[in-house]
Amino acid sequence: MISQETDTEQLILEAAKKVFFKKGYDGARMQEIANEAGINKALLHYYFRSKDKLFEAIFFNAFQQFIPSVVENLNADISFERKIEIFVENYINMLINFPQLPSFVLTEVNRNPERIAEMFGKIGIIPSVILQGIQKEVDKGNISAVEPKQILANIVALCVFPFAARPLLQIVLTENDTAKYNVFLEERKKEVSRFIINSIKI
Amino acid sequence: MISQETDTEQLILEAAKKVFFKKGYDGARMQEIANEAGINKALLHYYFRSKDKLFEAIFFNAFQQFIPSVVENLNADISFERKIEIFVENYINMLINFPQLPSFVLTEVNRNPERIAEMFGKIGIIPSVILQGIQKEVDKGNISAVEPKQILANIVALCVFPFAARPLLQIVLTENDTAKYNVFLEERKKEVSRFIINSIKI
DNA sequence: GTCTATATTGTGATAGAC
DNA sequence: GTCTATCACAATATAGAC
Repeated sequence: MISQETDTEQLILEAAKKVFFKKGYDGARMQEIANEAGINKALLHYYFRSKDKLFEAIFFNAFQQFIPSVVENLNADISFERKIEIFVENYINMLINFPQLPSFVLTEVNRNPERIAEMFGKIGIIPSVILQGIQKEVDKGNISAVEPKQILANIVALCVFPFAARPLLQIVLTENDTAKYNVFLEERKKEVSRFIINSIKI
Repeated sequence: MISQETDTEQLILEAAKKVFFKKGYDGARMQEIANEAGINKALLHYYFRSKDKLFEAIFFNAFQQFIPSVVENLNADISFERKIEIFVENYINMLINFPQLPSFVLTEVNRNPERIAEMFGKIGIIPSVILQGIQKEVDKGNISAVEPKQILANIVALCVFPFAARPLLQIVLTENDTAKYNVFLEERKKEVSRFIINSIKI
């Protein structure tokens, strides 16, 4: 199934993504998106009826990226520790590629909480599959008897937070040195795995 | 030192806090703040010159709450484990009282990263004191040799994230049931301590 | 499809009476 | 100090020519 999008439509989507990610819905300006795309405002409304509709397109797409597709690992025939290592590494790599994604999603998710329930209907129920996978490991006695909810929250928190709070943490942890903070993020791939695994060892 | 604020000024500050916390700087409207305070727009400009100045007052105050004053615990004569337990419990209790604080601070910190460096100058260097405290424990051989930076990032992430991403996590973890999610947050006080302590045990 | 020009409404800020 | 009325401009959206 090839999604046949015109060049202009694609151009608008990329420009809108850039501006919405940086400024959020309220801060973004249609004029700025038009400039970014090298066209004029009227064309934005021609392709997408309103600012809201344009945003919807961007947000839905971003949301799918935010829940990484890692379900396949859960069924793979590898140890739980290894699954966590792979999950964390993939997750953080994805976030390094889309560093503004967390702050964008968190901002908009708080701005308009109602929208999310609707989103989840379209995307499916990946999270509950993950929770069941963790519970299975507890039942088998492979890990200590902690709430799967808590473990999942911990994994996501440890991966996402350093990106969501980057401007703050970069000052506190690495004297506002961007290169140093990038190293810190790289090191986290191993550190987060280690932290999680240590915390659920029998 | 009694800060002599008029009733009206206090009224405005509370209204502004409410609206800015909910809508963010870009989403907030001076009219809405005026309504919330039961006065008119002109008075807002009489007390605070501009929207920006009013926001500055709110943000600076929120920011001080965001870095809880826990330095005293670092010097107390108790075990490192106990210090972490107290820190986490105080931190999460504070967040339960100001549940919108994380999303507010994260949004604004990403919207205007430049402002933060300046803020830190006014607030002082609490974070570096915490980092040194952790390093001391490593040196004494009380905990495993992990980077203090990573530990601090982990503690803050585990405490803050469930509040910052609440609309999302409440759907994923507790079927969008507010009461259930509050229980989850309560349980986290013990869980986070346990997770951190397990992960740094020798 | 793409543009310029314009309508329409929203919003921060000020003037001036009381 | 507090209000009403209003300014000045910014921003979304549309009309209509090409």
